[in-house]
Amino acid sequence: MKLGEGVEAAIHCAAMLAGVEGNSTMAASAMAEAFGLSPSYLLKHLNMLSAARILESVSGPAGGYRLARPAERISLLDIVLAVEGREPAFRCGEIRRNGPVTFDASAYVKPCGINAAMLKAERAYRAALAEAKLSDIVATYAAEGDPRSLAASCAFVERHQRPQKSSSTKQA
Amino acid sequence: MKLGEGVEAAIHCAAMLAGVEGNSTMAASAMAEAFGLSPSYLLKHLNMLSAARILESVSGPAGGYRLARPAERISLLDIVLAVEGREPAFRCGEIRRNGPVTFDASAYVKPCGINAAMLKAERAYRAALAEAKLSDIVATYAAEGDPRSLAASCAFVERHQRPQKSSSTKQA
DNA sequence: GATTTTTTACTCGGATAAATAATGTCCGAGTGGAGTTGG
DNA sequence: CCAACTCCACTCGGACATTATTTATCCGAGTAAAAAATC
Repeated sequence: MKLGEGVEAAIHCAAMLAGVEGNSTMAASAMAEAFGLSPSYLLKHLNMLSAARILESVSGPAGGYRLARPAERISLLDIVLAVEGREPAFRCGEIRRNGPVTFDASAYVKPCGINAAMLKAERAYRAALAEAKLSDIVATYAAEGDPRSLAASCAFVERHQRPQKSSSTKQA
Repeated sequence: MKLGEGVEAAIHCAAMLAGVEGNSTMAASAMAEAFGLSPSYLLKHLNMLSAARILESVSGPAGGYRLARPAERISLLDIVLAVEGREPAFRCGEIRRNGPVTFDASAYVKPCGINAAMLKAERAYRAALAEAKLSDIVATYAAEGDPRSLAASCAFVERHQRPQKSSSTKQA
């Protein structure tokens, strides 16, 4: 019952990427600097987010990462599952069958009650995470966060985001 | 996001101990045999349950483990926390402070919104586990489990439980 | 001066070590019962 | 025959290796921009 350290980094980075405008991108090195993380290691987690279609990556000198869809459609569950894996935390090893006396498979057609209870709790966990959208995180931070920290974050994003020329950058 | 393998063993053993009568005990070696587990390793988890006041241990030739309180008052949450530790799965490292620009502590009096969202989800998880009592697990197994497996389990408990003489064994 | 080509610097991506936690095993302290011996 | 003592086998408890997972790092493939050469 312990989440990897990369989950926190992934969510913070996703929240920061929610602040970039249009289809601009932000380099992983910039985000690593913003949170005092190892650039090489952060790449690994960001790569997992790309593989899960949560982020998009752009190579090249002006490349970086950007959200693959609006922040309203990204939940914390998406990020957690992408980083930690989609399989449930409780894995039923069916140890009830490992006893000295063994029955045929017909005795175990009913699922293990313990497994059912654990999975039910985990569904509640995931449902709560699915409700928490990335846009809510950002909005709460903008509303209740410290003004100084907020201004610094916005300035940081403004300074490090790199516009892309491929699509329309919507700048007048 | 992965629970240790010992959680499953701990819950199964607790459910089996719920079937012993009065203040009788059952040796760890018997439970290890019942589930095909390593006896030495199972001891470790059972010891954690004793330390958490969920089980009671009796030393000596006729010793073993028994529930420290009725199964109605033991929840799956108690067992999971005893085995996996009480600290939350998501540990906020406060990486928001590790950026290049640092403010004084007054900028971080508000808790991290990401941490709050993760802890909220975990509270839902724990609430669901707290609702699941050990007696419910046993009752469901008795009602819906396979009759053969149920009979074998009861016979196993009847064969391996060891009455204690210290208190009244309530046998006429 | 404009265009094409080449170079270059910067990005992500995956393969590779070190550190940490989980897993599995072993031996020792303690205890109640059985066997033995003396009364 | 009964009681006390001794011995012993069985229990849990914690300390010690082994394996798996997580964490951290490095180097290579690819790419778009910039610089240089040519028309």
